[in-house]
Order: sequence, then structure tokens, then C-alpha cells
Amino acid sequence: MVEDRKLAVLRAIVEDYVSTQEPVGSKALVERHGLGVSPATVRNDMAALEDEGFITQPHTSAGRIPTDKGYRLFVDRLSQVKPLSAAEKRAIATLLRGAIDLDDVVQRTVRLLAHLTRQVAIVQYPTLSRSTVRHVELVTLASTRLLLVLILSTGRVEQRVVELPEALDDDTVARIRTALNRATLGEKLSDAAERLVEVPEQYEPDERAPVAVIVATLVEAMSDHRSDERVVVGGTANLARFGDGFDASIKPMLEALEEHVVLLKLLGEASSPSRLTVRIGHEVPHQELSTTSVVATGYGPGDEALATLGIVGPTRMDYPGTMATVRAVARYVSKILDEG
Amino acid sequence: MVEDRKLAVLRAIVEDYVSTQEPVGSKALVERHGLGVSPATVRNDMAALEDEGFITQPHTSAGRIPTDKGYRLFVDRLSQVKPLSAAEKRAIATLLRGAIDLDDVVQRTVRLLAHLTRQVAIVQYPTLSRSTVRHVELVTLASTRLLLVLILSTGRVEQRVVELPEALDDDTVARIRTALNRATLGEKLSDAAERLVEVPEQYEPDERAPVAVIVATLVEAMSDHRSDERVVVGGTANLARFGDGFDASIKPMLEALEEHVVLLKLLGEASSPSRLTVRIGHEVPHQELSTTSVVATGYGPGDEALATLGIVGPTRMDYPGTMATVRAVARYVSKILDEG
DNA sequence: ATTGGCACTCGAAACAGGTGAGTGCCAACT
DNA sequence: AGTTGGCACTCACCTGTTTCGAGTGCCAAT
Repeated sequence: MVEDRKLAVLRAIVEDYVSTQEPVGSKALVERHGLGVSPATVRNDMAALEDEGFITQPHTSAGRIPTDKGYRLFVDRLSQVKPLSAAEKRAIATLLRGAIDLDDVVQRTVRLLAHLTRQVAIVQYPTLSRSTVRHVELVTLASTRLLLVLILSTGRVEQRVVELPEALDDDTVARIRTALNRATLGEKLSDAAERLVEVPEQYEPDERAPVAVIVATLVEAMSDHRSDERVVVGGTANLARFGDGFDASIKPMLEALEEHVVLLKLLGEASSPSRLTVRIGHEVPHQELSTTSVVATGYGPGDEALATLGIVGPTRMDYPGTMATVRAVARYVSKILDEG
Repeated sequence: MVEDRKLAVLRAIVEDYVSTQEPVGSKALVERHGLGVSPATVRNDMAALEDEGFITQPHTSAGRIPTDKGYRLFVDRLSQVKPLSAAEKRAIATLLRGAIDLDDVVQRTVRLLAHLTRQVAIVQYPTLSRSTVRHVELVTLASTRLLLVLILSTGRVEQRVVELPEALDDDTVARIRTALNRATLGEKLSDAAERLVEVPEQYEPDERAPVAVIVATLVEAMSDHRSDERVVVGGTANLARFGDGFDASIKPMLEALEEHVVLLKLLGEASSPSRLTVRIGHEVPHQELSTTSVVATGYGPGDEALATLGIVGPTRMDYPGTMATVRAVARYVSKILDEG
């Protein structure tokens, strides 16, 4: 079937180009891959593929390279997931199992991802929004100064210093603490914030002021999406590997990597760990990065996506391998979070 | 005086080379700078400077560029501190004053430094070792599970979850908390750890086990130098600016920036904010980075250096300006930490 | 539909000559 | 002794030219 062979040719072109980084010609193609046809035939197919916009030639008399559209077709229809080696799986498992706290998990994940894919890795911290309150603690620092500690189900801890309008005795602080915990324990952050509004009303008007201040701070801490947007980047040294014409895009790349807002946009909506998002070239939601691709997926305990992780690299990348790695890492991290 | 003029020539060469990034010749030198002598004279001086190893020529018939030794002399004897503009000072002050917590201070500092110097900035978190204990808090999470929170004078908060061998009632927890605070409040971390050893001994043998576990965790948290070594990097996009032959060193640079251990070595010993450490080329304590220079200084409240901050850039950099900026930023950060 | 043959294209590499910034050295001047 | 003008020389860099060859498109034959 002709259509089949055309797809085979496209696949061959992508694979060759990814590994050699050079435009691939008809002759080299038939030699490297065992297509049982002549170069001339391949040329015809190539001409057709070019008409359809899947490949292009950098200059008139040179081999072909895949277009974004070509890569798209490749990942959608042609590439089968490349299973990881047992050694790799073991490496992932043991490395992640050694983590001692949330920070460490995130850090190890980003390194692992960068190392395995040899690309730039991005990991978003688990978002607050879906997590629940595990404990609220008030600590007296000075007569009019409290430390408020908010502990979440994800293991994240937020703390705030509260300046009180008037002094509170230990007993009152203890009562407020109990009230706060009763109102918020086990609740999702959004719900907890709502329920907190009622708390000050339970107090006499004359002692309501300090309570209001505490509640306001707590609500602020809960809705503080500053930490929501925390992302960690690793493997930037891999940028140097890209070399070639990629030198031009190294600057925008580095700039983007410092803008956490941009990174979050790149990672996109969190999806389940079994679903990979692959954005290729112009599909990437950031103008400056139109020569790069993003492979991302969600992760989180119980298959519920709390956050996103992924990698960024040149469009010319090993999609099957990268996709397999990203998915595997996301699954292991999810499992670790589940247990912790 | 001849020696004086030779130094003037060296200074002129450094300044010109830094701004143009091109080897500088005798003719251009006398034109750009107002040395009242002929090119031939300058050539003689240049030959002498080259003999002494302060400058070199990239190839036989080209201008001269400074050697590491030349830069060294330049910063030691020839450059006078370039005072910052009022606008810059104001920018530093307002930006840092807007910070809301320690993390934010560090983050803003690194951005500021990168932006002002247009180099890669590195900021180390204030070290634990010299800070003192402000408060120790125990929070009951479950019957055999406590959260231990350690608050330090620098504003840093460390937390640990403690698994107890047996349940403790609230009253006992409160007593332990009091004991812990009595033993450690206001103490330096190293002293506090020592004094904690005595705490379990005050308890009856039969309830000593859980106390010992708590104390062990606390001591571990205090001596955890993992967080000591936290550094934050910013302005990596400036690497792209270096361009030229610097392309070769961009990879080792990126690699080094991911190795926090290396960065700490680069920053070196913390010194007082008024003392700058300048390491040039081969003086940098890292082989791969011998085409770069490091400008660093200590910072911390009350002129006591708790940590280090600085920048890394090509040896060919504007030393007077960079040194002034680094020093100014370090001073402002110190002031902020003093007030907070 | 496939294939061998063939003329054609055009980037990359290799080569050649010209240009000029910059040098080193020397003899003359202060 | 220190400074200067003069002068021959070097060599990276630019520019134009040539050659080379991988790769193409097209066509006629199978």
C-alpha cells in the first residue's frame, strides 16, 4: 500500500534526522532502513509528503527535515511507546524512594527527569488548591506577635507572622487555635477559607479584633497562590548540547526558564499521569519558544493531578523515548506522594 | 614617571577591551584616552607590559588584551570604586524593602543583582550555624505523631515530623515543649544542641524514650547543614550575552550552576560586607571556569557575615561597576535582615 | 506503480588576492 | 634615558572565484 510506505518514509526521516541532526536524503534513507524500494521511489514519496506539508528542505538541493506538522503526525500515529529498561525503572524507583521530604522529592524528580531525557526538566510543586488542611498552629512569639503555621495534606507548610492589635493570654490563644482547627480540619482550602469567615462572629465584639486579624492572615495564607506557582528547573546544562542553529534560541530559552509564569503556561493544565501532553514547535504557547517542544503530564497521589511536570527541548527530539520517561517518572512520583 | 604611564596604559587597555570586546591597538588607545604621547611610545610600554605578563596578543599582528594577571593588577591598584547613581540606590532600597519574608528577600536579591550587573547572580541562604533559636514548637498531629517546628533568629523555619514510640498526652507535650524552649531559647545552634542532651535526663526512665526521640530529631534539625548549602541562582539569560568565544564555556558554566557544592566553593568564605572577594580567571577555584571571574562578598545582620552573595561573569567584565553593585546590594540586604 | 538515467541546483569547502590594523625595530631628536 | 617618526613586515579578515558533490526533479522505460 502506497500510503503505508509514505508513512514509513516519514517515520524514517524523523528517526534519522533526530539521531543525526542533518537533513536526510533519499539514498541514505533506503540504505539505513530496510525499505525494499529504490531511492527514486522514495523521492516520489518525499515530494508528496512535502506537498502535504509534513517535511521541507532547508535549501533547494539538500535532504529533507520534518516540519512541526510532520512531528505531530509522527507522535500521533507512528511512534509506539518505547518501554524503559529494567535498569532505568530501578534507578527511578530507588532514587525517589530515598527522598526525605517534599522539597527533596521535587528536587530529585527534576534531576532525574533532566538526566534521563537529557533535556531541560520542569517540575511544578503540588498545588495548594486541591489539598486539605491537616493542622493549624498558633505560636506565641511575643505578647502581640504570633506565628501562624498551616500544615497541608501534601506535606507543605506555610507560615506567617501575625502582629496583633492587642495582647492575648495563652488561654485565649488556645481557644482560638481550637476554633480554627475545628473550622478547617480536613477541609479543602477553598472551603476552609469560606468557613473561617464565621469564626470571628463567635467572639464578643471587644475581643473580635485580634481574631479577625488572625483569620485574615490565615485566609491570605490559604489563598496565596504565590507558592502555587513554584516551579523548579533542572538540566539547563543540556541546553549546550543542542548546539547548532539552536544557539539562537538559547537566549529566549534561558529567559523563559527564569519566568515562572511562562513555565507554568508551558506545562499547561494538569492532566492525569496516564495522559501526556505533547506540544510541538508552534503549538507551544510562547512565541519565543517556537523551535522547541514540550512534553508534560500531571502527577499527584491517587491518580489525581495536583501538579504538572515535564521537559522542554528542541523540536528535534526523541519523542518515543522522552514520552516514555516522562510518563514513568510521573507515575513513580505519584506513587511516592501516595505513600508519604 | 614612566612606571605611572605604563599603569595608565594598562588601565586604558582594560577599559577599552571591556567595553569593545576587541583587542586594542596603540593608535586607538592614544585617540580614545587623552594620554599625551605618541603611539610609538605606547607601543614600547605595551612591549614592556607584555614581557611582564600583564597583557598578551591573541595573534602576532593584532592588538593586546589583558591577561588574568593584568586584570588582577587592574582591580588591585588601578580601579577606583565607581559610586552608584542615586537612581540605582533608590531602586535597590525600594525593591528590597518590599520583600515579605526570607525567601522573598533572597529571591529579590538574586534578581536585583543579576539585573544590575547583567551577570549571573548567586545568593546563599543565611547559614544556620551562627543563628540563634527563637522558638521551638511541638504540635500534636496524631496520638503518636508530632510536628516539631524550629524557628530561628534569621526568620528561617525548619520542621520535622516525629514518630513516637508511645502516645503522649497534651499535658506531657506541653511540659516537654517548655523544657525544650528553656534549654535552647536564644542559644546559638551549636550550644543549643549541646544543652539539649541533658533534657531527657530530667524525666523518669519510663517516659524517657519519647523525649529522647524528640530531642534527637531536634538536634538533627539543628545540625542539618543541607539547608545551609542552599543557594539561589539568577540571571542565567545573561550568559547568552557573553557570546563570542565564550560559547565554549557556556556548557561548563551551566553545569557548575546546577552543582550547588561548586557554587558554594565559588562564593568562598563569607567575609564582611565591606570586604569584596574578587577571583579572576585561574584564581577561580574550579577548573572548568577558568575563563570567568567571581565577585563575592558576605552579608548578614549587624555586619556579621552569615552568608555570601556574588556574581559570576567572563573575566572580561566591568570590575569597578560590578564591585560597587555587589557591595551595595550586600549592604542593603544586610540592613533589611537587621530590621526584619 | 516503480525504477534507472540524467541534467540541474546550490550550499559548503577550498583557494587566491587584496586590505589594513597593528607590530617591532631603528635612527633621530629632546 | 626617554620619546618619536618612519618603515618594512605580519597575518587575520574580507571578498570573489572555483570546484565538488549530495541531493533533487523529471522523464522514459519497465
